[in-house]
Amino acid sequence: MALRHAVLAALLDEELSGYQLAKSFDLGVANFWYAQPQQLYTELTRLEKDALITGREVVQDTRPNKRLFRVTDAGLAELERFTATATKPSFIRDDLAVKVQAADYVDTETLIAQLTERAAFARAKTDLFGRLLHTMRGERTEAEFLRHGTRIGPYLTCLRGLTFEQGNHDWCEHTIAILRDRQATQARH
Amino acid sequence: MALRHAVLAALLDEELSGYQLAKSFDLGVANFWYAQPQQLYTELTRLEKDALITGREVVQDTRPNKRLFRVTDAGLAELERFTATATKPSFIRDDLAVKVQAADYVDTETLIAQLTERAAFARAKTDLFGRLLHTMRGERTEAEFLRHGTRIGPYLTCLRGLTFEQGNHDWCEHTIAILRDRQATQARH
DNA sequence: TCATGATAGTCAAGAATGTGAGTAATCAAG
DNA sequence: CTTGATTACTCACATTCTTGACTATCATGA
Repeated sequence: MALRHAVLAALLDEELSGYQLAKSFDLGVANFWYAQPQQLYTELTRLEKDALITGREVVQDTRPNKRLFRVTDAGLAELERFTATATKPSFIRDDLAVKVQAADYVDTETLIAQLTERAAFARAKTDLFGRLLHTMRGERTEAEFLRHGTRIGPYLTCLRGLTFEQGNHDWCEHTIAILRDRQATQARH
Repeated sequence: MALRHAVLAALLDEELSGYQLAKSFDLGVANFWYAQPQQLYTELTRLEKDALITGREVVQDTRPNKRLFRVTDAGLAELERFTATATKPSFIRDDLAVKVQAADYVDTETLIAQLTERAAFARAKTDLFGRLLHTMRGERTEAEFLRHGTRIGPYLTCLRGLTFEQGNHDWCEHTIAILRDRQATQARH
């Protein structure tokens, strides 16, 4: 009862195929939810069966045929209903945080390597989100767009994704600095 | 293969019962992972079977007896091994973000109510994390503690939790302001 | 020409997670 | 003296998620 609404929300703006949807979920463009491609195909099938979305076959010459989905009125109503239900607290599951939690018991170099990798990943995402935001607002300033734009939902969630990834990046860099500093301090004894 | 390491990492500092562990996971003190109580009991049983933790029965007069668990050497080795494996990207699943994504299609007042609730929740968590950080560092400054403290893992993850919840709070407030502003703008037509 | 990689999926099995109920004792408040 | 909250769990079912394997076609580069 959770992925369904994420998929519905993602299909509000454009007709997408399962494959395209999978891309955006997998790459984290839909930064408010995480899902694997296979889940999306399954969910799309279910959503169509429940008439919350409709699919249409698009025949392609150079590519395999695909099915594009869009939200139906029933789907919109379902989203409306969902919005009115109690919101569960957001949850994070992060392997890296588990590793940092154990920082004093595990190899520092290994940990720093993981943090470095995550920092780079987070940087890539902030760049991506920055570009996405720019594309969405076009020539307008952010304030202008948010005040008068016709579709601000994706912009707002992308803003959250941006600061989240900035937070990840800064935290990784900070943690690396701390660990390095302690290494240096301890080496002197 | 994921919850197990989170549990191991949480048990590094103190012997805990399943119930205590459940509390800390549920309240988000272990802010790097989210899990329900029942999952933890199951996982503790499994971890003990695999000899990564050991439990001891504590007989209590006024309360039901409990079992306290601590990490074994094999458990430490497992954490070490885990740290060296590739880190999966952190994932977020947030009902509220899904609702905001659909902002232009759902009732604004309903959405604002949810955002207000989340903002309050996030504020409560930042307060909690702030107190936890203070408890951990004691009389020392943060820089002092992070440089010379003996156990900094939980402090570092708590720092991430703090900025994450601050981010949530600010985003909620900002989003509310935007939505209110648009309401006012549109009311004029 | 051969191997990748991208597009566009499907299927099935098994692991992980979530939900709800049930047990049982003590303590504090009304 | 009864209700509700807290401590301390256990069991079982259902749903969800993950993993891996599989099918195709076309485009690109070596």
